[in-house]
Amino acid sequence: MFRCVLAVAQLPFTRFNNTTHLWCLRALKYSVPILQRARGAGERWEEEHYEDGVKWRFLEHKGPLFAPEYEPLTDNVRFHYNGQPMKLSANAEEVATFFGKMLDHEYTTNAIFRANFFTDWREVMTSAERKLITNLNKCDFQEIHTYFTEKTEAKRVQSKEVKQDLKMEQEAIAQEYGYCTMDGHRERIANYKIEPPGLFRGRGSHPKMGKLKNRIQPEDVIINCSRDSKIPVPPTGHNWKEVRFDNKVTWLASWTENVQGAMKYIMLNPSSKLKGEKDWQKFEIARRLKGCVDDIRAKYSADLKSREMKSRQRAVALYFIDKLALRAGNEKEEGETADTVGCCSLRVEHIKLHNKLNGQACVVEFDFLGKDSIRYYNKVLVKKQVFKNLKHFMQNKDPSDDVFDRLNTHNLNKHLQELMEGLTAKVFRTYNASITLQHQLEQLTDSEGSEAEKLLSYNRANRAVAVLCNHQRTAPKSFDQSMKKIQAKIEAKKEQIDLTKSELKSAKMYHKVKKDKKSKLCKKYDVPIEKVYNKTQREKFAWAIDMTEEDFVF
DNA sequence: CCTAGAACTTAGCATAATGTTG
DNA sequence: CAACATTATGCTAAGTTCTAGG
Repeated sequence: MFRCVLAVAQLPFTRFNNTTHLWCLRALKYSVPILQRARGAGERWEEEHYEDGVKWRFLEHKGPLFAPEYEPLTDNVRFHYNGQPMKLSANAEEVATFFGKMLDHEYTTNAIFRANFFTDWREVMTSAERKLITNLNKCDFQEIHTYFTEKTEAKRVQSKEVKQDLKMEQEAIAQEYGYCTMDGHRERIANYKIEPPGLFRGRGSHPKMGKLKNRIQPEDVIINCSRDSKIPVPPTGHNWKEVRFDNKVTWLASWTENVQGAMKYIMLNPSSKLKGEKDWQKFEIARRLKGCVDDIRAKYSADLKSREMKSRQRAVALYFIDKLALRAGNEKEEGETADTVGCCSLRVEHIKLHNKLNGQACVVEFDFLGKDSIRYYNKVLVKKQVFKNLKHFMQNKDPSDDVFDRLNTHNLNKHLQELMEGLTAKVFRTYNASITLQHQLEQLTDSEGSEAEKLLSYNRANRAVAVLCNHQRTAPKSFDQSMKKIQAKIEAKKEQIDLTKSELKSAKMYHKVKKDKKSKLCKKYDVPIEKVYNKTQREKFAWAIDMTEEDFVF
């Protein structure tokens, strides 16, 4: 801990401010008890935990913060239908503003988005409005759009003092609603604000995009807290849907969202003891996998030749999950969500088999949309037996048929549980990401190198993990332009190669890769922690930072 | 068993905050 | 200091896994 504080203080170009102090205090508060427990003679920290699924003994909070009420537009901001200005009823107007605000977003040109929006919008209209407004193409939201754009701009240019005051107000609200008391600790709540109404922004080609997300009322919300705590008071004139006292769950409040019918929860911040310990446990499971992964690999390699179809399918799936860090791939209800897949749900159309490709034998070409409709494209050299099996699984099937027709995530995970306690498909992602990072760091880092060089190594290692996990984000529209600028910079700075190297890398990193954050190895390589993690990440990994000795290996 | 729904983690996009430059 | 670039944080969608109940 103290070594860590010193590292922060020594740094050039870093402000050692209140935030940093707060972070250190929090780290002390949470990580030291964990540390002591973890190091107790033969004592496992889980044993300190409450019995049998109990998550807490005492929980008190204020209840969630509701979205501000809708403020009707003034008469000078007009909606036009078919060229004619028209005053909408309050409900219809509110929903119109949701669309109007988004006018410069691509969503509003999407046919599905438009159709869903229009259907839901018409439902909140008065019958007179519904009768008149029958074609979205005749709707003109431009004044609404301009109004909100100007409002944002006005906010942007207001004086420092006004901004400061507003910030203070927000902070006061956060102090009141943003924290709870759990077992004697004041803990930050991750999402104390109830999601405001709006238009559903599904990713990829989501069949429900544009649908109206309803305004949540206290009557929709279930509160969870201690029986002996100060029970949250609903807003005046309202009641909670229910108040329950369930200490076997971690959430403080929940409601059912209307677009997908899914539950939404209010839970604690990652910096909390509850979440932090769970996260810790996740890495412990991954480390246990490290100890037996060779056996597990041997087992599924043997299963590749099993007479039983189910075992062979499972073996191939595990091979992919392990080698390529694919997600498990639950089955999804058709038409309810974007069509995305993971390992178990791969279809014949997602895989191409190449007996020979560029001089290599047994190449599998993957092309599918994974989580968040992010494309996974990869050509992989596989074991002969894997290739043979795949060929067999895919024989006489239609493109839309499942490759692994005898397999699902449930029976896969059940099998994994038998191989190692706590093992599930996602543990392989954690394990492979961690081990990749460590190996890359070992390979890339020269302990004699400068700080900049070490940072570069770290970023490269991180990049390798991002590639493994297929973490990416869509390139901003200005990508080409900024890339050109970067190129120009490189030319200009060719003289000072050392400096430029790291700059280029970080510039490229920004565009290509979203950082993965699971390293605990900064201390080991003597890299200042805040060059690598931002405040949020440091808070979340306070425990990990603290635990990391110089000789720490994953 | 099996399955639907509940609970909890992971992840990309939006936006706010901060830094840089002309 | 405005305009642009980059980073940090907020938000919530989209996954995985667990669990309860038939």
